[in-house]
Amino acid sequence: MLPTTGLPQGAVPKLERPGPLRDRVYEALLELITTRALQPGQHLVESELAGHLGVSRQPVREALQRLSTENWVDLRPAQGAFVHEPTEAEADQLLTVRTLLEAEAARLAAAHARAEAIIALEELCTEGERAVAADDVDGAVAMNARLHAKIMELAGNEVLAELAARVDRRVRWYYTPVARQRGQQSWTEHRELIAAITARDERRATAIMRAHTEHTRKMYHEREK
Amino acid sequence: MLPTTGLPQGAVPKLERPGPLRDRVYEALLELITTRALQPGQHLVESELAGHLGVSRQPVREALQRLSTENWVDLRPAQGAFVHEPTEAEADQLLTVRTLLEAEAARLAAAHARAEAIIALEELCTEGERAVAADDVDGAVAMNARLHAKIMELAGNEVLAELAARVDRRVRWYYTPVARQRGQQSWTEHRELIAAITARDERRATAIMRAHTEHTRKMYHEREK
DNA sequence: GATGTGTCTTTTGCCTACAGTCCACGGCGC
DNA sequence: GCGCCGTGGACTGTAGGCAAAAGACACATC
Repeated sequence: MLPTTGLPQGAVPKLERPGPLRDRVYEALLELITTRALQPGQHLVESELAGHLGVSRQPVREALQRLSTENWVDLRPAQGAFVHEPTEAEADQLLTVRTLLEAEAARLAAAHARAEAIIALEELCTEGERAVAADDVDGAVAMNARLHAKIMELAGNEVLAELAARVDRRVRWYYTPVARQRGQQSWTEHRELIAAITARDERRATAIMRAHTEHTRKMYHEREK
Repeated sequence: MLPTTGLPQGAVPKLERPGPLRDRVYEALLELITTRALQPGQHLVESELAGHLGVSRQPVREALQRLSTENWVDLRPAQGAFVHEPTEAEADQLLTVRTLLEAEAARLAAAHARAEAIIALEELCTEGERAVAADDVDGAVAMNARLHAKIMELAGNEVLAELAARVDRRVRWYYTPVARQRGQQSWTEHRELIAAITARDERRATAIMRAHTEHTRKMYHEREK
């Protein structure tokens, strides 16, 4: 166990490495897009972004490529990158897929969940409810994301998790205005879901998760009017 | 209808545009990977590939980035790209997701399908059976892909289609040896599936598609022994 | 003989530079 | 005045080049 140095485990502060520049650019741009700082349809000029971020065009290009494969930007050949414009139809389809993935995750979680995992879920749920009670909207949204992530983790399917993470992030982008509104009801549904998982009731877990995400869809369409 | 030029429709050979170089490199590499010309775990050196393809390193880099987002290669920082090594667990998870996506597609197709679409499906099915009868394995595999693609098209969910296409391609990579074996049974299942879609029976279509892809999983595991 | 160290090579990460392409604007003919 | 063509600017696509990091190997040391 490398005892030769005699240094305690945490003595070396791990020498924080900034990581590849392209990844940081990617995250920066994604942040700018999701926060609406870069608006849908906007033309993203490589040299501009590069100058603004203090890097060269190359990392920016690579970040844009990646963003385009995940449909955050549309990359028209010889014309550049444009922030993707959400469509009504697309939002709907995306939500359908999300429902599908989350429901399957719930089913798998119900099939595999152990006692300690369920305790963790309930803790997350409690914290979420506390955030709602305190009118901490950002906190509630964050806890919601963590709860869903935990369920996905319990499902134990990494491929599914990766897909769901991507879809989820985009859904959140489309539905940010909506997500903030439905605080209260969402968490009572979460309780039911955890109960179903605890009971190992796969069918009920699936059904609840389906209904849960479908509610989001309804709220979106009601808001349209 | 633009009669000013007086040229017949097909006179201009569409001015074949090669398209961005990175895309062609991407497709070339993907082809090399799926055909096992580049073996799993192999270290892909940018300058080598660039020289071999007759282009500079930049398009190769961009292609590799894209391949890495789709998990065809693993991109270790400061170390380069390595062809992804399939795992037993991963193959299983991937197939689970595929089952999920295809089953949903079948359900949606059953919900939306029109008469003319069903005719198209049956034609594809007939052609597939003919290929099997003629021992045309490659043809049968191709028709299989087209049939599934058609069903996905009928589902009318582009987001779902895109995801399924990616998952499918990787599944095919993992399961190529298997796919060639199960010719006959596969097509009788297809017939049943079309029947269910024709009858607008969403539940039956889902169930059949589930069973259909699950059979693939079984064959894979039997082959292991 | 085993271990640690220094150097050397290879390969990536990033930057800069040049060529090709598309769009917009203005002039020209009708 | 209206439409078409040519020209200019801006941006992307691609290439080449340099510095830094990671791995390999030989050598010195214990």
